[in-house]
Amino acid sequence: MTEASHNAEVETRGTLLVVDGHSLAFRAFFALPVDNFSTSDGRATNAVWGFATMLAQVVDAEQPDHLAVAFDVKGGTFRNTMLPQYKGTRDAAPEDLLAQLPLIQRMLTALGITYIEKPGYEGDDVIGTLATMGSDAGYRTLVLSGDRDAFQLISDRVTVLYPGQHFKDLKHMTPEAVEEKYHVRPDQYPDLAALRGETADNIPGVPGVGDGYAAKWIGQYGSLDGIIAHADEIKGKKGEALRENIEQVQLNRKVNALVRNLDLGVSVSDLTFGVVDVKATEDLCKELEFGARTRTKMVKSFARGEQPLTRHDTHDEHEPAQTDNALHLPQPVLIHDAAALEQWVAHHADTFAEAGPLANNCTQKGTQKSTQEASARWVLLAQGNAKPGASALHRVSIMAGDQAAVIAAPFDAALTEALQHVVTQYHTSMIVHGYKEHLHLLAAGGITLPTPAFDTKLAGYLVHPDFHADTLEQAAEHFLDIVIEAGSQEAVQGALDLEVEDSSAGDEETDEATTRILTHAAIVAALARTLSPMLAEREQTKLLSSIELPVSQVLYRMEDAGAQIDMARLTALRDEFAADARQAQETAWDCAGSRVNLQSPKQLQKVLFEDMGLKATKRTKSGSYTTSASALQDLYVKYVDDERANGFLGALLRHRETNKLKQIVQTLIDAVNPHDGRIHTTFEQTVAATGRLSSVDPNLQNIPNRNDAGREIRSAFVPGDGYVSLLSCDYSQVELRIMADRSGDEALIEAFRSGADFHRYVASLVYGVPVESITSDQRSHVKAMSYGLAYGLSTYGLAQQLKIRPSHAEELKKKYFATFGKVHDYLESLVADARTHGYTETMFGRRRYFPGLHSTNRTVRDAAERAALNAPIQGSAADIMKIAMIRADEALRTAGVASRIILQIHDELVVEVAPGEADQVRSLVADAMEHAVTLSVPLDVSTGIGDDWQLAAH
DNA sequence: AATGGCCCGTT
DNA sequence: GACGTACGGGCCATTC
Repeated sequence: MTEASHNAEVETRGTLLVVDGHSLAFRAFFALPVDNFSTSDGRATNAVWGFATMLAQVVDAEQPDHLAVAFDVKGGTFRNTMLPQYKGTRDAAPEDLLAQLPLIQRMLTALGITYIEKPGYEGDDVIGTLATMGSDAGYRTLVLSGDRDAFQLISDRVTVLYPGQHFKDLKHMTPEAVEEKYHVRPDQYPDLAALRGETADNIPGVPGVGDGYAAKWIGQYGSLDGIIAHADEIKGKKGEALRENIEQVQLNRKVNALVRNLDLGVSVSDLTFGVVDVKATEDLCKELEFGARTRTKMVKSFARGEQPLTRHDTHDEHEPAQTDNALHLPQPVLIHDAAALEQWVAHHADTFAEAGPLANNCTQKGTQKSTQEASARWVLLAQGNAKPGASALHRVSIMAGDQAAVIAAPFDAALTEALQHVVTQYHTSMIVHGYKEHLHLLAAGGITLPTPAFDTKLAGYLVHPDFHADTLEQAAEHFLDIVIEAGSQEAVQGALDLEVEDSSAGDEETDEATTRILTHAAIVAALARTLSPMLAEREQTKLLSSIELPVSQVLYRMEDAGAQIDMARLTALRDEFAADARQAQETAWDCAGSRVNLQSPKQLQKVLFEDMGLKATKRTKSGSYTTSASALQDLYVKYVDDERANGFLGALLRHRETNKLKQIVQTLIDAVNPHDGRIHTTFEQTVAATGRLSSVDPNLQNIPNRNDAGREIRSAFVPGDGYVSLLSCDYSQVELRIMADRSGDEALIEAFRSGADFHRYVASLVYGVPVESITSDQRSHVKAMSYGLAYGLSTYGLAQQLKIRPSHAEELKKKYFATFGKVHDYLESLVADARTHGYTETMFGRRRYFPGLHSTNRTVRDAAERAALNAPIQGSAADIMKIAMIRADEALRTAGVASRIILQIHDELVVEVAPGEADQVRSLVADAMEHAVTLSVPLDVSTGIGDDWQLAAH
């Protein structure tokens, strides 16, 4: 069959999913506890439920249009005749599992899914045959199996979905993935397995020979036959072992070869599905006592619904009209060397050179100009691991117009240089999705990525800050109204395969990874076309170019640098907290008289409110009695005379605190990169709806700071090699200063300009007494009021926090707003404006939309009002800090110092300081922060420097 | 295995 | 009757 006829069929045929029924049933059975999954009369249902839900998951993700499940049949196969001990360890399949196999098959029948068994053969042979049939007939064929024997079926058309530790993260085993992991081709895999043996199947290999040696020999001699022919040449113990076990290995090889030409009496086109027998499904679910949720999920997943690539009928008049949302996959050219890349780029030079940088004043009416501009740009898309401290570059695609170059690792020096040249020369017309991630990816390949013209990830965030897409497919669905099921590209694959012949150098194959990167590049191009005019229309373009893109660069450097950890200090703290927690637990258990799990709210509820008979007050959202720290504290005071309850509560509170600290420290220990002893967090730039950053893996923005015990953890953050101290710089009361500036309230402005103790000064105004006579209670009450302002707090909330009567809180609030009238008006105006415009804006024009303000539900509306009040204040503070970061980073680099910013905690920057640079760096960073923006009040920055983060506090 | 609820750390 | 923003994340219980 020629390439062309193959391709024509790929276009009309679709995806075939072949499932190893036993493998999936085993997996489900051992993953789910029988105890929790059985009928009231004691029959186990865990394998049935697990099988159905796992299969539904895969079908949802891959969207096959043909599906078959293969099963073994009772009784021996030809393999047992050859190898009596074959699968000896497996024959002990639990009765509980065996009993469920017929139920699984009944379920499949009800769901309209074909299952196949062939007496005398294993399910594996049925799978081998089906995969071969699918591949020959031009289907994209997927084999779901946890059995590695299936790897021999892998080709450019056949991918094995192999479950990892978590079933959810199925590995897509392509020829490339097999070679990466085992260093042999898929067709050589059975040779490797024969040498190594298979413990799971009770098949011994050559003693002492594992994947490594097997692959080495196969590489040397080409195949098992080659190895056997040259067995005498192999030296050492391993060679000896090989020669002694040749017969065994040859037998293994015979047994592990899958039969691929059985007569199953069906053709692939018979294996469609989608017609669910709803009645039968419901009956079976009822019989097995599955819930309604499971029933609906089954029908939803297996009844044929939408095509993989469809348009929604919805349209939103806010959005620019989309005349053409279809994804056009570019024609790919696979590039292997610098010359080919240079030639390709030269050939498309007009596309690269034509468009200039994205103009800042893109507010002109027409979406036309912007659309043209965007389409004249080019997309850079890299794949790999963008984890800070462990980045790797696997593949790069460059898409210009309807053409794309794809370059796969390894990148030699010349190719790297050529790629560097392309991005350096043409970055002002470059589009990326996630500049920060691409900085990591390309840096792993030795390439520095200059600032792009456009970033679809950042643009999407600026346009819809409340929407967060985890994947590019989700972004496409949200912004383009295109549904692309993850991993399913068949609807666009036809075009791809047809093109590759003309444009590729020769015998290249477009594998799954290439298809994926091209699909993604096409999505990014389409996103840019849509988002560029939206960004302009919403006046967010300047934020992208002046704040978000530059700060991405700073964040990349911070993540790359990481924070040095004193591991000895951390383990010592962990042990200390662990000992405290254990002691508290012992005490609590003694008081309770049982070994209650102190980390289980449910168990605690029973002990406290049933066994001990304590009178609970507050409830959780779902109606149960809360065991929150504040509730426990209330009970602790209330039952001061009940020795047993009081003792338990005290110990429980101590355990809560110390155990939490232990857990935080352990998380940090686990996050330390063994290569450099540092923690490389990831700052999320597109998650927080207000414009703030967030920090994950690990979160370094919530390291304890409120009490001494927790604060100790900060002492483990230290300067690394070549550095001598840590500098901490933070804004004092930024949000209040923003309120003072925006409201124009003279009294509050004066309070900041006076330079006095701010809260004391404010208290004296509020209470109308001299500064000297302000009590510490008065000061702290006013302080809480001030901070509560920006959160839209209620008098009730204020009263609770300060443990005062609501009437007292009410009075405080009245006095406060009487003193600072314009602040009150300003806060009201924020909500009012949000109601009229539908959104709030920060000082720099960052928007957040609030549909909830018009909700008829009071709770929803109140929450929206608080958020609308808070967003411009918190968001302006976030903008200011981002500008400060850009300026501080720039100042440090221009000054040529080695000191560098390593952390941001919303209003604080932590800087790692090199020898002799302390004073200079302190002044550079503080200055950048103080002058990030000019307000009607000064922006105060307080600084501290020390041998660790704790000592740098001030 | 996957998910939701609870609780709690920061600003 | 609820009742302060914005987050990330660990652990438990549930699923049937």
